[in-house]
Amino acid sequence: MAAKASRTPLSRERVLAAAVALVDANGIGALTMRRLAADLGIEAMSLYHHLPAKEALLDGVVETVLAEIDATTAHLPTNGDWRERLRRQFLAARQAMLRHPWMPGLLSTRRAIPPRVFAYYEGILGTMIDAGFSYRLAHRALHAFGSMPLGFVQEIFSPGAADGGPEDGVSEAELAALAERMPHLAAMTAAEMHDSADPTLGWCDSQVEFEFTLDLLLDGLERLRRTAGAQG
Amino acid sequence: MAAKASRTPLSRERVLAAAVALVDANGIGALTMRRLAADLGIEAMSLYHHLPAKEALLDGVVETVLAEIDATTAHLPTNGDWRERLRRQFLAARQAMLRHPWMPGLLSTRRAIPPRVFAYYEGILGTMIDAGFSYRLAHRALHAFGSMPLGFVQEIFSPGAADGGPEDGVSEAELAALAERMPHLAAMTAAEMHDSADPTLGWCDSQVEFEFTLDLLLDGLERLRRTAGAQG
DNA sequence: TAAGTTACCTTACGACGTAAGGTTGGTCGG
DNA sequence: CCGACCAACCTTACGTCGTAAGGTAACTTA
Repeated sequence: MAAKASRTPLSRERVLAAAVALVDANGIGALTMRRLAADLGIEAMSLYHHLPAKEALLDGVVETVLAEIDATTAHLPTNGDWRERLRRQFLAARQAMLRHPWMPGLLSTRRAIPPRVFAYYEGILGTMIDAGFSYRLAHRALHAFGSMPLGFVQEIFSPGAADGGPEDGVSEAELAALAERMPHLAAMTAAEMHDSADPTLGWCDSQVEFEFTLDLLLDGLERLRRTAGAQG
Repeated sequence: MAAKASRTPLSRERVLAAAVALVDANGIGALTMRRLAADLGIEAMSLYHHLPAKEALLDGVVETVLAEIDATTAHLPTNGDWRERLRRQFLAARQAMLRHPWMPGLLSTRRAIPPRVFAYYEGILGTMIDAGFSYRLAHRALHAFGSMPLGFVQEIFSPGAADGGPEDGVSEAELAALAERMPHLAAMTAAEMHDSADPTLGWCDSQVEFEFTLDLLLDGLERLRRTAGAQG
């Protein structure tokens, strides 16, 4: 955005912070070495004194956002049973993740699991083990949570993760034709749309859906935990 | 791969099939206009007589794989309650998706929902409505399923979706050091690794995890369906 | 047979990541 | 004080990408 006139040299951290800001403002497609360098008031090749390659830049961006999530979730209250604790943690992570909607897509392009993720999941696992989970059930639970611990879900029906935001939808006429061949979808949209005047498919309240799915998983796991504990 | 000596002109379908084959064989990063053209025995610019742009090519690749899933799930038996039916369908979709592990990542870069996805979800929605779901609960269920109807889950801990496959992991020494700071993860891996001699993090049986998560969701939704039906 | 259309090709442009090597200005041992 | 060193930044250039512009050759049709 704005060239810096600073005299103190850059650092890896300053570069990564600028990269996050750039992606937040203009999407992941805008993160090029030249553009990032321009934002920092230097030339593209100078970035290579702070980072070995673009892949390392992307790794660093992921790491930066993960640190933000860590900071958000590290100091939450610890009262309540395991469900309340994890629920609080996942919802807090979601608040951080909402500031960086491009993060899920970027994370899924990383070829190695960022070390910080291990530490993060260690904490979640500890919460479940302390609550009496077997390692097996806790393992299954981690898979079932998917990416929810980091605050997002794979959403087929709201591709905000794609660069540049969603395309302008189909026309009114096409939509009517579609609805005719898909009566259930049409009826569902009609029934659920009442609290939003927006006729596009942006009518879903992601927060409500996220919490519903999370509770569905937590309650199901709690049931399994109890039955396993009773018979084991 | 092999240049064609065919005399009949290409078609959009042949181009898309070649693109899918190319990505299956060499990863999404290998799908460039020049490379695809070479595989087809033509020049890059000639592709533009069949497709308007690379984005359209990617859309077409997604559409092709979705059609494959449709074909796989269209003729399944329809006996059983809604849970058995959806379970059968999602697992069949998964079999198709396993042949194209790059598909989730590609799908998440599409800016518009492919029309075929609407039709696919119409069928799932119909199954639930016929089983007595309210539109509201069915709507929540669709969100809870996430991408499971298409046969995949967002897996933080197995980034096979990234191009080029997973990186060679940390060293033995680093892993030991990590384990010391993460006793629960270490214990879980030790407890769960017994049925696989592979000491890397590839020890999770994705099929088992997928089915576990799916049943967790289906059973939870069935309970909600019943209580809603009883009180409503 | 002439005109048009279809399917393919050639050339070229600007953006990308980055290899190779140059230019500063400050630090520090002698 | 000075010359070696080095960190931080710059210049130039290469190969690859998607694709705009326009050419050519073969087949179709009036």
